[in-house]
Amino acid sequence: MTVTEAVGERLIRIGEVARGAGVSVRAVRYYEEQGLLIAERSPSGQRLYRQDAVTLVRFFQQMFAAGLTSRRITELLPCWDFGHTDAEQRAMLRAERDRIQAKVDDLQAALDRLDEVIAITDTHP
Amino acid sequence: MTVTEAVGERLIRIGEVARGAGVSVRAVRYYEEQGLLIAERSPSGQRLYRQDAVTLVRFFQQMFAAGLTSRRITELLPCWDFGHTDAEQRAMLRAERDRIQAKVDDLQAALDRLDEVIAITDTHP
DNA sequence: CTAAAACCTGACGCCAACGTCAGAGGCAAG
DNA sequence: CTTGCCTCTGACGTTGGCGTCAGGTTTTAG
Repeated sequence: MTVTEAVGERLIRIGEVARGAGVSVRAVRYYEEQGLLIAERSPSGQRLYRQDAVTLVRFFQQMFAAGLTSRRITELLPCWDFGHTDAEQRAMLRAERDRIQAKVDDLQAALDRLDEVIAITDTHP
Repeated sequence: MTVTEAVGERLIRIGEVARGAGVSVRAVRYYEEQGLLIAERSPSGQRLYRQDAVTLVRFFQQMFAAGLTSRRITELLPCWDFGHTDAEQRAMLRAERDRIQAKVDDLQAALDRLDEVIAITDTHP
């Protein structure tokens, strides 16, 4: 139940994917351009997606927000689609994890500094 | 003791500021371009900074890492240099604070998802 | 005095994730 | 049939924080 899904599944078009995930149609096309989300095509050439494409796009958004590039995501996709992971991929996963953790710490520090200033400016009106 | 500092303070040049803060010379010039860090000039035209410029540049870096633009930082600089803050500035401070907090939450969520995958790929070698 | 190192002012280059526009076809409803 | 919305390809534009190169002046070390 990964790529070869049950037959006769209801397929949706790009607009529905975009609205469902809260992104633009252009963004979804871009993901295909980058090899993140490959779609079937209707006889007339329109893209057709399985419903879980919406979930996948939301996931991409989350990873983008975490600072991963589309290239990195494609390199790590096998870790999701299949359980397959080699040593290199595990190393990349850890590296990204550590990078994000460091970023969280940086943001927290910045947050604390802003809170200091807010406290001061609130008591000194 | 904010802008008008004690006379006879030792002034430093741009390279020392850059090395001290761990950024490039180009970056420091860019900050001036954006109105973040105004320097005095020697008779020959070289930029001269007070030592605390190093601290200031580090602060800029921290704010950049938190996602603030140079424009935003210039708008908020009065909150540091002087204690002066009007209602608009306080609102901006809170808005940035909330944005950063939301970003921290997003990153934490992404981190959790990555940790899930790491746990799975580690138990399924 | 001289050569290296540091500084100066432009000004173009870069990257990633799209936005946006142009021009053309496809699809359900009335 | 045609109106109106959705979709297609292709291609250029945007944004921010610098990198980098060119060509020239200045400061410093020996």
